Amino acid sequence: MADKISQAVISRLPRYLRYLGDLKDEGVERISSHDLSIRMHVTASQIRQDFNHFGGFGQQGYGYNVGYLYDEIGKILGLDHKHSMVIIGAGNLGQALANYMNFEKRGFFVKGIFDRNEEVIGKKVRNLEIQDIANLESFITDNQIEIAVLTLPKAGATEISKILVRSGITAIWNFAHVDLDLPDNVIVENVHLSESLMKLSYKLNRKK
Amino acid sequence: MADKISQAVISRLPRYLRYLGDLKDEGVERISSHDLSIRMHVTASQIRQDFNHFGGFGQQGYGYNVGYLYDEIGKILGLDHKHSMVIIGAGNLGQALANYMNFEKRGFFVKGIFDRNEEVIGKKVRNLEIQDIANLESFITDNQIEIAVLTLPKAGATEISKILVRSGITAIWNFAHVDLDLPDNVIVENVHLSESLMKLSYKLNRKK
DNA sequence: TAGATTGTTAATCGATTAACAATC
DNA sequence: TAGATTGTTAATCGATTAACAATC
Repeated sequence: MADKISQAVISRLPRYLRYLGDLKDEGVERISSHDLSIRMHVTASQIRQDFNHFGGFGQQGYGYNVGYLYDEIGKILGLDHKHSMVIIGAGNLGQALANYMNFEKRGFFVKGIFDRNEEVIGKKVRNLEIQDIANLESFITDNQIEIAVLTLPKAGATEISKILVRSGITAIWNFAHVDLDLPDNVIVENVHLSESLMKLSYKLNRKK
Repeated sequence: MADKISQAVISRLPRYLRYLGDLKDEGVERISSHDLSIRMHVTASQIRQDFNHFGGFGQQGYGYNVGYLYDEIGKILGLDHKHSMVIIGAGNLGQALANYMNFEKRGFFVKGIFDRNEEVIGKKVRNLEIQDIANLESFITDNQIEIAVLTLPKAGATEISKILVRSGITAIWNFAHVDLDLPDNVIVENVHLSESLMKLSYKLNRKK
């Protein structure tokens, strides 16, 4: 188990977690792959295959224990640890993410927010003062930041990514509309909003 | 051509468009699938297969004309038309999207922004006054809005989606962390930020 | 024990890559 | 014409679904 798990499987894990969380809230203690498959509109076979990539979480004749499965998937997703982040780019999107409380519930803490624009430096977002991007490198090392959130225009993003690599960042959550060129040991996860909107637009176009 | 094009192909189109735009900006007039494959870190075979789903855009012995291909992919993605949107939920994320100028460049115009919270109704975001969500239904019909952007908590999202369906909305860009249950003729595109962050966290966990 | 449901192997389906004939 | 590169068919690879033996 846990050898080479496909991107497709990983992408489904957060959705499983969400449905299991809902089931927990409803007070459901156990569920079969079949019943879950009906709720989630996927096949029971896929559910069992997916879970078995990580070991046997179920029990024959019984199904899966909701609470246990929820916890196990949470662990697989690393939600049993705290993660520290910095946000780089204190524009609307950066501030929106800084203010989004739900990340903290999952263990993701915003420790700093940075911008290069002097006009916003010093202003407060939530409980954090926007810092000069010049302090970024030392801040990351001193505070052992794992994740950098890039919410700035593409030109800046490419430039900053070099600083991030130098400062030993582990992962980048990239909202800039550019493919960052990073060493293999730095993890990237892209959120390209305009690409998502274009996909919507494609389907819209298709319809007619 | 254009029969049943897989989700995988569609997801790649916006990225092609981006690279072609960059090439145009660099003044490159033509490119072969081979050269493009090197830039984009994909196979030339995939590029040719992808484009040929929509008809022959290239020419043997020459390659692809950058400007022409850019325009054609733009058309496939529906970027040759204007699209009107409303944003529902004037929180940080909703405001960030309302302020994001780049969507307009692609033809996506925010015509209205709505919230149920009385404290924010009447406030201005960019050039738009936040409206009471009670006006939503008539606004959509009167202004022939195509796309509704859902940037509100999950409970509200499910509720509002019913109003949207009733008002004849065509597409929903859903940022709420919930799977909306909609009729087949309503298009949905989900952006689940917390799921993206969990994927990042998985990879982080994996590394250790 | 009998019934239910998993874990897992085998079959199918779809997507990606390779190869090459068509053609500019 | 010769060279380059597409469009397209065939081969491979991987992911999903089906089937069923193991077992709680």
